[in-house]
Amino acid sequence: MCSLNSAVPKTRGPQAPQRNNGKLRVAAILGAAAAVIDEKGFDGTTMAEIAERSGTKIGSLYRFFPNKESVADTLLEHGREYMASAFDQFQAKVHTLSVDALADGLMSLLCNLFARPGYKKLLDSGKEWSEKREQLRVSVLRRIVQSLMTHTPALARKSAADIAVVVLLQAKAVATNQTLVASKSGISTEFRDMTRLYLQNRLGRS
Amino acid sequence: MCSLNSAVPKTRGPQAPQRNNGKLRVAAILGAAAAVIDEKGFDGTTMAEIAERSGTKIGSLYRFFPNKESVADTLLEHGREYMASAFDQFQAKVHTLSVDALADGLMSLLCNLFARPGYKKLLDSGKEWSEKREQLRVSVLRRIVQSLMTHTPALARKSAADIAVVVLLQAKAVATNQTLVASKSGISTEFRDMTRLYLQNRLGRS
Amino acid sequence: MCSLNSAVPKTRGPQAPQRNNGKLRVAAILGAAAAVIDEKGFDGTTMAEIAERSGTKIGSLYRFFPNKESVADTLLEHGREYMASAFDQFQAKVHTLSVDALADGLMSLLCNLFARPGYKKLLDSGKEWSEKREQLRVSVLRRIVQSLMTHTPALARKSAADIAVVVLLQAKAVATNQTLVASKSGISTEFRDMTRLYLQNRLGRS
Amino acid sequence: MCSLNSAVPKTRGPQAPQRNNGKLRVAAILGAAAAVIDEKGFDGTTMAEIAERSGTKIGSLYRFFPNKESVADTLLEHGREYMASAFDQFQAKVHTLSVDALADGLMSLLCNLFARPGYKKLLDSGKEWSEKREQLRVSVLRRIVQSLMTHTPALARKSAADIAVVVLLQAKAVATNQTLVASKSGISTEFRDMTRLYLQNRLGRS
DNA sequence: TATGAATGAGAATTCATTCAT
DNA sequence: TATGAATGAATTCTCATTCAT
Repeated sequence: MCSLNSAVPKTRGPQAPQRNNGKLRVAAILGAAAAVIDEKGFDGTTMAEIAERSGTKIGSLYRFFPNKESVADTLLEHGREYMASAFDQFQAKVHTLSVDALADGLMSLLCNLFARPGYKKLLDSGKEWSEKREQLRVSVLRRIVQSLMTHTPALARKSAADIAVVVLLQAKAVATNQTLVASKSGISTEFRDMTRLYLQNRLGRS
Repeated sequence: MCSLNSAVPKTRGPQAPQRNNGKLRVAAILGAAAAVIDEKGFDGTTMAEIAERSGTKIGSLYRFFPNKESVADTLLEHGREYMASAFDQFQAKVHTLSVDALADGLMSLLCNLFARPGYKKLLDSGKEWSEKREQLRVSVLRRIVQSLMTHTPALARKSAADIAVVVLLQAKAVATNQTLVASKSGISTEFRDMTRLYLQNRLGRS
Repeated sequence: MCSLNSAVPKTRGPQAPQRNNGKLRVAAILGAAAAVIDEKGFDGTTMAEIAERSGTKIGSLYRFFPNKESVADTLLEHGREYMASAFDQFQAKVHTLSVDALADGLMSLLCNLFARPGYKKLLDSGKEWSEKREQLRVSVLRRIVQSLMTHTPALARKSAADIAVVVLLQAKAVATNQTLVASKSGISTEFRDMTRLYLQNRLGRS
Repeated sequence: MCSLNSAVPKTRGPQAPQRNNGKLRVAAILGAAAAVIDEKGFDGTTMAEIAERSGTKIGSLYRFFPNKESVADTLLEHGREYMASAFDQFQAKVHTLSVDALADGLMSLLCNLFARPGYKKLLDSGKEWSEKREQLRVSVLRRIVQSLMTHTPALARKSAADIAVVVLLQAKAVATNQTLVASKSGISTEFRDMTRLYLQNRLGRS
């Protein structure tokens, strides 16, 4: 999903003097961090492992990220940017969609966020310290509300807010299920259908 | 699961605190552990804090639980027992329930599990090592399937399995929301309604 | 001066299971810490070296002292207690002393403080964070003032305060000289005489 | 002492900042270093902060000073040069001075040294490695002796040496006090008077 | 049996110094 | 020549677990 295992050949040595571009290095680090967090959770992730997996030395890692938390923060920030642009695109066509398509669209949008390595772990209950997490949450909810009200202008803002929370958690449930069983079995379909039923009921069959 | 010595020596030893028989002590430990895990997550929980909060000495704690993992395992095991007995009761009246009541009943049953201190953290914690967690999951799913099929015998087992997963994750979403926003707003109602719509559609209006 | 190199035989091994008495261990640690600080200053002192020199393992060191600063604080606190009792004794006979004897007595009292390993380094300009250092300073100054006014009741309090600062810094100068040249040469005598001249002039020849 | 390339290329290079000839750059670095050392002590000072505060890039800093120690050494060396020239001036008029004026003059001379940013920290820093520090000390003592003997030729060389040490430490005490209490109160006066009393006694009232 | 001191393998983070560009 | 990214050893501090008393 994100640019992990991009550059940084495993074979150590003087070969390929790393392109000075810090961007690449940072991307590699974030990719590695996301992967490790995905596997072991934030607490279970060590800076040393992030460094190793990204082919970075620990000292260099700290040149880019002043501490462990900042790695998570950056990941979250990127997630927010990702969602912002995804929603921008979605927003453009929302008014053309049926309720079902709206439901599917929102779910797929949100699932993409949770599908990014590490995000589920990061967004899950842990660590109350991160304001970035809350920022992401709020920003996403706002965008869902926007989409809902664009689609069904008659909707009360309060209702839209409630529905947004429900849809967001619903998406997390889907994403959880996806990693959990890796079985795209019928369950994703079930969730999709449930969300459809719910939105049809709440928005009316437009 | 844990090596609690149920054999309490008749001869009252000189130590006062030794008095409480193992069960009480274990209960205190588990309660403290659940509370700490709830606050800080499993990784953020230290054996020392569990000991302190439960009024146990660290040495004693290790006589009841051989290691940190076993505390979580026992907690999970207790959750399983709790759910088993809760489902036993529920099962007895399932066939008398409307679809709506079935939906509400299942949700409330499952939410009670996630509402137990520490369980949410424990259940989506990174730790893949815990087979107890999987056991709990499987056992709960089985019970949901059982309830569904008791209620609607015509339901295909495969469908029931899918629905069970959906309901379980749905309950987790509700529980997440409850801690998140302190269950204010009508969001719990939204979830309840969504689950009702879903089960009505899947089970038919019985 | 302080209880360093007390117990803790250098020869490692299972011999002599350390007397459970934490006091001994703490004393060994503080002694080692004082010695290292004396040699390398507070910043140059590592917890690892304190541990090693005191025959303590790093983990144990942190059981007694939660962080590096607390080692210094404890040292300073001990210094304060030491000075308090030394001044108590001195105070009892102050009124019987000639000005010269008062001067000599104060200098010797204060030099004993600075002569304690590590204290000069600790009290020198470094680290503004330590309130303990200020406490020690203030408490010593108060005691000097007390002695001066007991000896010469006519002395204005303001003058006494000024003199106290001078005497304290004077003592530090003597102590600095002592470590500096290890030559008890005539210099200590010079300082003693200078302090005598000064007090004679300020207190009058009593 | 430091490898400042006094040979500035005539050809103006493309880089703008390269412009300032080595001397200016070195002065900026030393000024920044002195300031940081004054605040945080030598150990607490980082090369990075020196570079930043002096507007130098870390790489350049290392072209002027091969290592951190050399920065301190150069500072000390400059202090020595400063004292040398100050004493040259003083020496010219020593024979015209009263004892009191001699005392005041020496104290003010020496206090100026300790008043230079960073010098107090540098001079009582733990670091035994610095021969420069000892050189400065010895050179200053020699100059004090010279002044004393010029003023009072009858003085025994041995006595002069002792007195010099005393005067030097005395000056440090004054300087310490100045930073300590911002030179409020009459303490500086007390010190001045004490030094006068001392020299009057030792040199005789000339 | 109960206790809490002892242990030591890490984990996060820093910084002097080097060197390729 | 100037730059700043890269390095990695060193440092502070933590905590699960053991074991002597």
